[in-house]
Amino acid sequence: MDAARLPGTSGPEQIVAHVDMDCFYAACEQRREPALRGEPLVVGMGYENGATHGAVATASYEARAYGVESAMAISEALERLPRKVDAVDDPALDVEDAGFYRPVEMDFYESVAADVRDILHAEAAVVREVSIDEAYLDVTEQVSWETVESWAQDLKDTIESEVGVAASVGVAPTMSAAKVASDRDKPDGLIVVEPGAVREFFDDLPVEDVHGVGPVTARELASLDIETAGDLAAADPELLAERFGERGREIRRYARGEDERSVTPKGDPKSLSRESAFTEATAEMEAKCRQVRTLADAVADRAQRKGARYQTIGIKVVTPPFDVNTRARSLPGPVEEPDLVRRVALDLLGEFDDDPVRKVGVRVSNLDFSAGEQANLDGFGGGSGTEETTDSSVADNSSETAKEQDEEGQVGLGTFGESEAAGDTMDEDGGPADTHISLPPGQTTLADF
DNA sequence: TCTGGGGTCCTAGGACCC
DNA sequence: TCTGGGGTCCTAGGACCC
Repeated sequence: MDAARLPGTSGPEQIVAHVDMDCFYAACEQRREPALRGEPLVVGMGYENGATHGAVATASYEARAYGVESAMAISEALERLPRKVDAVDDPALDVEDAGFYRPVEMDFYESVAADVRDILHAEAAVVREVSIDEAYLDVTEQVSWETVESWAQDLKDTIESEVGVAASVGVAPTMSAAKVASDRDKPDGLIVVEPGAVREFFDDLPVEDVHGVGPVTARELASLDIETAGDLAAADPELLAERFGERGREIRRYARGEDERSVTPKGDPKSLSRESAFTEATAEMEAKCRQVRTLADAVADRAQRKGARYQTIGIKVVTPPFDVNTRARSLPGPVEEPDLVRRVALDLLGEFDDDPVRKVGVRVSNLDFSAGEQANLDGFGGGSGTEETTDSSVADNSSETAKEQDEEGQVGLGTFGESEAAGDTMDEDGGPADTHISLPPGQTTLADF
């Protein structure tokens, strides 16, 4: 602890490092296929070899030189950068100006990321993972501003030599400044912004570089003649609050280098979801249902492996041109029931019966991890077997009961929504008796809710 | 422009409770 | 009793991030 802090300084002073892997998916591909190093390389999501659908997840710097950008449609990327294999056969194309395309292979990237993570945790006391290729480290206790640069260089070297991928690192007294710093010198960058230099560091940056400013906000800021972070820092906070709500004040604070957040490890997720797009929009209910069933099962499976019970089940339906619709339904209490995820998701999908749909998703939220410990082991042979036996028998009963009721007369699904409106009457009614079946083993009565 | 998939947080309105 | 206010939960949508 350093006692020599100026009074009034915002927040506890930290030394934050932001580690950002360079073109991570592409770097992973290049690691296992060294011939791809130094080549224009595009990794596509929803892309299959030889196909034209999907979007760019990551492009190597060599591919970016051709104008290929993240999130761009593969079809457009192909216009700017043809496939090498196609160029060989096509006299109209120049093999020199062509590149390589690979589909995303998430499991592999996860395994590489896990190796990087191990290094980060070995090198820093506090680590917050933001995504597969990005993390904040709090190194306040282990380095000083004098030594942090060589520490960061060592970290980069270790990742490079042990995992074989490159990282850029930004160091600053706040998370938002560290984040911007890691981005300024990519690839293979290292920038240290010392406490006194944060405001100056932000000054000339375009406003989009400020964390929390996306395209929509940037456009609206531009209409107010706010184009750089410096402009934003100097803007009237009341005006910003009026236009953007609390977020307005927040982005202004970030632009001023003021950021009270401290680096904390990531907690449990708030929601789990899976979605997937159709190759082209379809109105066929059969296709939509099949997709939703698959996604529902995948989500339920993931929730189970993470030991998460869920109280809310929802869907997302994207209709042309790009309208995002969400529907959700909450249950009286958290459950772990794959069958219910399916049925609720399908029921919600019913509203979009005749609509053409380009993409569907299933989500569970309102998660509860309190009963998760045994579930993580995922086995029935463990010492605490009684709990698990109860667990599975309840689940079995419930799906049977649910099926019966479905056949008898559709008591099931709609009643959840109504049961909320009905409030306490639900208990006396006995109507939505099937809600009882979906209660977790720990919960014996609806009165708890 | 016709874009993938995984998330987070905020806001606004409605229903309901006290 | 029709009048005020506060609080919570739920749903839907929007913006943003990687």
